[in-house]
Amino acid sequence: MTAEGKMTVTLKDIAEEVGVSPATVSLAIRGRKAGKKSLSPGTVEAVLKAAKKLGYRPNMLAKNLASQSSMTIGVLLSSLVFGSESFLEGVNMVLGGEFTSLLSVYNRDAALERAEMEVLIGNRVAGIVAACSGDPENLQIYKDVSQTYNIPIVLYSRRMPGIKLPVVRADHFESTFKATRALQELGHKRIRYAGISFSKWIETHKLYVEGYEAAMRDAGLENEMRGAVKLGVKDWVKAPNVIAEAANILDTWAADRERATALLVDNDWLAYQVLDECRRRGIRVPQDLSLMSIGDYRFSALSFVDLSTMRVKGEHPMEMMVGIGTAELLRDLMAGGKWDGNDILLPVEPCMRTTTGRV
Amino acid sequence: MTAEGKMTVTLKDIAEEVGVSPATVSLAIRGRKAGKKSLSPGTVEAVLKAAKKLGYRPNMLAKNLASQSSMTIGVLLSSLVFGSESFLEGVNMVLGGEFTSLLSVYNRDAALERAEMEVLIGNRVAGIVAACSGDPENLQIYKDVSQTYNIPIVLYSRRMPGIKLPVVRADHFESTFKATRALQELGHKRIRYAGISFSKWIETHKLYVEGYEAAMRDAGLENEMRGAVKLGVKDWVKAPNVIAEAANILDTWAADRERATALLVDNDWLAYQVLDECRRRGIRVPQDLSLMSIGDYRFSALSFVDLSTMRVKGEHPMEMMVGIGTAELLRDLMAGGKWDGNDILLPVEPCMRTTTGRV
DNA sequence: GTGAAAGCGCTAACAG
DNA sequence: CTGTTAGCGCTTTCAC
Repeated sequence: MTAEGKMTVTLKDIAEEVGVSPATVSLAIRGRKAGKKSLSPGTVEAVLKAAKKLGYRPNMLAKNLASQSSMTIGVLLSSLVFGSESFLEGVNMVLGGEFTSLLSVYNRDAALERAEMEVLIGNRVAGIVAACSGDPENLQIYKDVSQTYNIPIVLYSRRMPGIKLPVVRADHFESTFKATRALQELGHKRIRYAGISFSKWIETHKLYVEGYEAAMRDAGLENEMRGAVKLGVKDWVKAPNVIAEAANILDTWAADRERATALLVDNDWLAYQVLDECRRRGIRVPQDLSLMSIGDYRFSALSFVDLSTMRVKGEHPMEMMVGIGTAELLRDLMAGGKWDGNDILLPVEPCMRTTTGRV
Repeated sequence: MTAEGKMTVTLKDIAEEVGVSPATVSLAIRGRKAGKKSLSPGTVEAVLKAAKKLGYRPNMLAKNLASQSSMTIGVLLSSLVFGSESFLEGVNMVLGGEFTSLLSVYNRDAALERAEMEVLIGNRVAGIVAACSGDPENLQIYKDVSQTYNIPIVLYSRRMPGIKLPVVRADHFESTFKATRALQELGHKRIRYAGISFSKWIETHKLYVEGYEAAMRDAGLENEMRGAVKLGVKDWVKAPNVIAEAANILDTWAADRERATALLVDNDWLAYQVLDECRRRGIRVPQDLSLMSIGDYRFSALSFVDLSTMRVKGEHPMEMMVGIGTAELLRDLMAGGKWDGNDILLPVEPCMRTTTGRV
């Protein structure tokens, strides 16, 4: 559109136009003010004018290559599911201003996870936020990232066994502990927990179970505790599977000689499925069964859902809070900060609505 | 971890190790088989072995700079909301194997949109998928992208006024047209449409209104058509606002001397809010009011929601279908294909559930 | 088959 | 204050 027909205008083009050297243009454009060196206002102005005129656009590839740095961060997700958008928004709120995210998704495939990590390394990202699979096969690449390439990395939701990397997550143990306690306060004694374990490398499920069991023991209810319903390792993201799990959970519940009066499940989406299944089976909630879960998805607050659930304290949904926390830590690390060695556990609190009632 | 303490290993390192030139290593590593030139199997093997041993990782910045190409695509979103994760998954299904996405979000801020586009250009992405704001202020940069930089770009959901760029979207006109018709088939005559217009540059709302009005006219119901409830330009993403809109919609409905028997709204999330508000006001759905919407979010199929809605034909949710379609077109364009000049409109169909009933 | 050399566009000392 | 000189790590003719 401009007079020049040149495809892409470079620093050199500007240099020629203005009659200075490329180096000077480089300095002028980046506003080399603060440092020791400064350019004459006249030159700077001339350069800027020419840049505008020629439609100059810095080539970040060249810039990054030369400066050995980049304004890109890598975001590695295990999958794109409901909640991912919220997590990404959290990350974006904190880091979006300065950095752009390279989004990598490995769909719970450890080999793909490695490949995606290679891409992030290859692009020399300034930092990484990752939901690792935890598969020990991939330990080496996490070591490479943080040790060989010195790329700051923050894990979210779960740790990588074998290497001490900072983790930011909701407090899983407290989630089931407090939820169970909240149910107890409503008079429930026969409380069951049902959760899904994604993979044996991820400790989330274990922490949930521990929190539940601790609360039951504390209340002297170990006799009432038939243990958590153990669900298989599945990709529950796909609706059909979850529906099957909900049916499974209710079958187990119904088969009990002494049916539980309250059921605590893994996450809100699973709770929706259970609610759905209860409706089909004519099980009244909360009269016949109190239902509680973890996550407080936005839907749960709708009056026709009104699900009792655990939420992360703060003004945002759980996933976003985790995204914010993760990004904040990464921001600090990229700025040269040191990690104090402690995982960051976001505090949770119960949010009791109408799917739970007194016994 | 390896014997060498070198921070980062390059082609040259391998070359020295093996005793060949960097150029040869470059060819060997990329498997220069098909072309005219071929390397002796021995060399290739030696190079590969050395690469493995030294832990070589290609520097994509350098590679892209030198080859003037990149395996990165830009994904520009107006905001991260429920559905974004689904769209991204669709894009990832198609392009995820070869490309990595640079994610840019501009939060409906035209200036930010421009800045993010600059970033994508600066990184010399191989292609762009964008949900543009439509703001004419940004026309130039879209021209620059596709004309000056020859970066293939596919718009999703809406077009950019002033420039002919390929658009992939659900068929908005047909959505309300068919929905209205479906309601008519249930015997409804007093049907209202309520939608939200994000910005005056985006034609979605207009198409929705046109589809609705066409269906009403076709059925000779223009007298029953009081026009669509026009809602302001708002960031309805934030729950409080939507709740306010739902109240607004129902206020308008209630104030009508002859109340509509059926209400058609913009999207499922808004429908949930209306459902919520109906429940609070004691309006029975569908006895007092039939409710239908557009989108068929996963949540809508749950038995305790069971929302009648319009869906995109196919096996995936609307957003994912659009993501897939957008990515497929971009893939073709990046492969050198030509756009035939027609927008791609994904066909839609009604999915009648229990929030709608016979009059 | 393989190597030498030039260059992608920019940065970063170090001179002048 | 500004220009020169080297690269950053890889690709890509074009000779040998």
